[in-house]
Amino acid sequence: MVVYAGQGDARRSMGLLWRGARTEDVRPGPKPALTVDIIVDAAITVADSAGMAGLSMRTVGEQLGRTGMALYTYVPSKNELVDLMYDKVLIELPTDYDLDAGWRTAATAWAWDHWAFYLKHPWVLQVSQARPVLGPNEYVLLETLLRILFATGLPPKMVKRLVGTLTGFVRGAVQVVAESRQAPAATGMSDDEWWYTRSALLMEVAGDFAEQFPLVTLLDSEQAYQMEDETVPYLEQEAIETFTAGLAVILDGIEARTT
Amino acid sequence: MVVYAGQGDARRSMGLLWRGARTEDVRPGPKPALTVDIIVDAAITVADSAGMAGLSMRTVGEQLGRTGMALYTYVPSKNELVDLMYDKVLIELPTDYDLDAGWRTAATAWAWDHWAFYLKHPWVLQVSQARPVLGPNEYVLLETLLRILFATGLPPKMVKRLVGTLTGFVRGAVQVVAESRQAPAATGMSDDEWWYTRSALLMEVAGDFAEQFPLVTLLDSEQAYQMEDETVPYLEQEAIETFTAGLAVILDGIEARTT
DNA sequence: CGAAGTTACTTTATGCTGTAAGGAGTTGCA
DNA sequence: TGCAACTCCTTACAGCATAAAGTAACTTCG
Repeated sequence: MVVYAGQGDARRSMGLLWRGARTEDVRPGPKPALTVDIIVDAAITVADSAGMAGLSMRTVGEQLGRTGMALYTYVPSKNELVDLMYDKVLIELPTDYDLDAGWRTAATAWAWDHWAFYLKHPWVLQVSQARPVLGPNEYVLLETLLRILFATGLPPKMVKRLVGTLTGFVRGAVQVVAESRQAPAATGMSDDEWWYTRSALLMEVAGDFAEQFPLVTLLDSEQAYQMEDETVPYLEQEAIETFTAGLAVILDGIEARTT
Repeated sequence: MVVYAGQGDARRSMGLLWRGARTEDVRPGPKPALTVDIIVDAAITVADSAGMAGLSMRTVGEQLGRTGMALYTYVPSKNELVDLMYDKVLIELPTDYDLDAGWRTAATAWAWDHWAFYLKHPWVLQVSQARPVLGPNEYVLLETLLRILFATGLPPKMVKRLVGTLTGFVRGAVQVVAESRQAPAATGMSDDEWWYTRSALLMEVAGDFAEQFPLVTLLDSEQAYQMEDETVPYLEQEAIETFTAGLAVILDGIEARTT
């Protein structure tokens, strides 16, 4: 299920995202042993290892030796927590791309950095993009990409559209790999194993496959399961090639507009 | 949460997907009042109106005047049901693209048909793409796109990679709109309203926004909330423009490789 | 015809989920 | 010394997928 940005009190939610120096005013009651940051870090740890499916208020609480309910003292809901996780984890992405070698080199590096980032934190792909969290780091990221794209010399309107195209492309491409890595844990079967089993069954169940789908058959016979690097699953090799080629095609398209 | 392909008995699952003529052998016990097809149709109806979040065994069962458990007589698990829904709904996509006007015209039509399809059935975007369902209609779809792309004259290897690029791009681009349409129902606030509220809060909370993010500010001031068509939300207008421009860029990139 | 076996569907139960409600214990200030 | 505010806990509820067992309908076998 897709997680939406918090609908609670917008002011509180924005305050949490852009929270500055800790308000150190003395207050009654026991000293809080946790902080929002500690909770967000714990939640990211949980999501990194157990995926979005394994992220629950209880699991995060237990990670910190608390109950799930304890978190509600610091964070209004799970949605807000996810927003905070999302914005916080974005810090890991680089922001200083050298434009001396040209915008294309920078854009390529940018794309691969995002690829690696999403594979490290696959759950990020499941945070809704429709309603940007509007956190500080998301804007840092956007500013970074804009700097690269403005270097093309294209008009702002075009740049704006390319932002969506590029981020959408990267997310779409990496999603295939991210999900294929999460899936085995859920099914107890490696991705390649799964493919092999299903393919065999397919031929058994759909007898006239080759006649019904000649082009698919042609493509499969072209390079059927030639493992170039046995340490990387076949599906991932393909995804990497698709990503590389797709990126080149898009950048070619952009380049054609700059001249 | 992303829904994975069923891990249960692979043979049964493939049998369901490629199920041919009904096995009309007489069997003991009460006559089944439902069929797999009826259940899948009901599930699609539920998902179309209530989204993937509203799709539960109970809701589908109730749609048919049964309990949720009744479905388990026909379908081994919810995962398998989703697989069946996915493959069945794909029938709606066109398959006969005229190539007389060139592959580019066909590819553009293909992309927009997919755009419309995903907006009609947004839940499809939440079915995992890592492990193709391997149902018959998915192959019909693939064959259709291959027919268009082979018309470019590019080598099979390249065609294979473009498939991923194009489908990934369409999914990524439409996802923004799909989620923005689902979200208001969840938050009781229109998307544009939401944006307006958050933007105002942003300026309040991050005082030096303009200095910190000059390029973002430049882009926003360029065409800030000029509603060209008031019936279509601003975010969607932008998404459509992004989709159009991105598609053109990709097709340009492909075209450059054909000459 | 009656018993046995098979099947459709229901009810009940288990262990998850987010989070509302209320209570216990701690602390600062009047 | 009270009181209010605060953290954190326990309990509770509705909803989720689905396992297990029960009921009723139907076919087949003796």
